[in-house]
Amino acid sequence: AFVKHGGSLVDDTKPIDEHSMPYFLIVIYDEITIQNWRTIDTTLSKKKFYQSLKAFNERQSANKVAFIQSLWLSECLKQKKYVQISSYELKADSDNNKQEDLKECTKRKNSDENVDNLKKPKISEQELMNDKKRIVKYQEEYKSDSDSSYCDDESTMGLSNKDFFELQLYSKSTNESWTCAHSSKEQTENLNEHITDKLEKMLTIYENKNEKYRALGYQKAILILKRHPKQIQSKEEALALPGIGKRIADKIWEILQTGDLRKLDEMSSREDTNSLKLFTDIHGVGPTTAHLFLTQGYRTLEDLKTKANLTRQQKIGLKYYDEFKQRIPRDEVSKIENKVKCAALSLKHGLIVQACGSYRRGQATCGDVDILITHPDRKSHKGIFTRLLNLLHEQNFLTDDLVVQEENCDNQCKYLGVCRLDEANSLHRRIDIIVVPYDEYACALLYFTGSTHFNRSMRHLARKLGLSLCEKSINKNVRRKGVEKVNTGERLV
DNA sequence: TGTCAGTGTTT
DNA sequence: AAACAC
DNA sequence: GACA
Ligand SMILES: O=c1ccn([C@H]2C[C@H](O)[C@@H](COP(=O)(O)OP(=O)(O)OP(=O)(O)O)O2)c(=O)[nH]1
Ligand SMILES: [Mg+2]
Repeated sequence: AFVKHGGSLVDDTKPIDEHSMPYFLIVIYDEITIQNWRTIDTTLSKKKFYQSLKAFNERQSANKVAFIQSLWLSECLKQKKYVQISSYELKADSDNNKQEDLKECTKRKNSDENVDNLKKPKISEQELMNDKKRIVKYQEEYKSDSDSSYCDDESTMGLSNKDFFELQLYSKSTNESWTCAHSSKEQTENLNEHITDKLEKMLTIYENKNEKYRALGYQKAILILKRHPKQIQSKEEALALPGIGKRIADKIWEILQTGDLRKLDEMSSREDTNSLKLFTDIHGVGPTTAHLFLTQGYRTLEDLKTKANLTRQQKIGLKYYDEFKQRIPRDEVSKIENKVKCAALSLKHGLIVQACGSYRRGQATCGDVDILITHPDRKSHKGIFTRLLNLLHEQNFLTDDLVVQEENCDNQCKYLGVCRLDEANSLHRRIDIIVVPYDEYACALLYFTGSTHFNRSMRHLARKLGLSLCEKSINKNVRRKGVEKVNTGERLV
């Protein structure tokens, strides 16, 4: 949770728990947020303590700095809420207390050990900065998108089923508590919208042009900018961010100077760019097909309807073109989730039915509805899939099928289709339903909650660690020949 | 210069 | 095998 | 397009 909120954990090889009690956290915080933290060894001398605290204070003039016993973190975890730091704090301004506290705490660790043999604390300013660079790199690459305020079942207020990493160490100054269920109104706002708006247009243009990895570059830069807590003022400031290189920094500079991006204006004024966008917004039409349509002389959706030969999915995509472009408000997603949940439970008690995707990430509106179904008895999910789809079809809830993947018997099943609530003025919505065995619940939930960037990032990390993560499992020793698997390896989770 | 996620369906 | 989707 |  700390890392997710931009904190950095220096000694990430040592887990923080009761067994590593004799560590302290240095916490940098403002009124609302824990900004930063690090662990330190408690063989810290009084002199070093003052030195480092002073250094911190100078660098972080706007924020407050505190030394806290790691016990505080343990308490937070135990109580599953944000505990006031004050009683765990070592006060710098009260000399006596501090010295005693420090002694008190070091004693726990060193009572039966030889203090002198322990490795010396290292906390020089230089080292802090080095560490910082290393950690920041890690954070930027692997922390989830800023929209990842997890929001499970808002009616159950208890946090008991929340995993630690889902908890947000983010408290309001008035009411200090975990705020896991944020509406998107509270999400940190994008202070660089004027820049990201333009870059996002560049992104879709390159996506539609099939320049996958150039698009990836833009995507990463945009996500970095969106969660950057300050407005970018200069080229250097942009260049300093990981994920932003010279070429995008130049573009940012141009936007800052002139308010425009010549390259973008030039590209988007070309007529084909717009038609390309028009076509790729159809479900089932990608960059290649869109380009093909262009070369065939089609320019409008009407052209496609009458002249082009379309696949089954593309016809459905075209039929609901306008409806699918509308975002779905949260409460409607919740209604749809309920509808499916009721249908599912009527078939079998105890099924877990939850909406994932952008809904579970707390977004105000969603592009589609993603529903995950499993059963804790490890058996009853079998056979549910087809029966559920039949039932929902009978209820005229599902109107069209795009993909029905019945990976026979006990494997994961996937449905991509179209649904509509039985209400006046309700629109047709895209719905994805997956049914998974309970063994694969964890990985499936991780996958289906996303975001896409989060998944790719985490899978990249897994690969670097010699593992392979997918929506079913996490595996070890997967050998590949190109993309082809030679060996599925051993399943770990 | 190589890497950027991993899996499944449709055509 | 390429294109598209999640 | 960015980065190791
Ligand atoms: O290329 C992809 C697309 C999706 N997903 C996962 C993450 C995502 O969160 C989930 C659901 O996909 P969807 O396309 O619905 O994305 P979303 O995050 O729910 O956003 P939207 O609001 O557009 O539905 O599937 C991937 O892993 N890779
Ligand atoms: Mg979705």
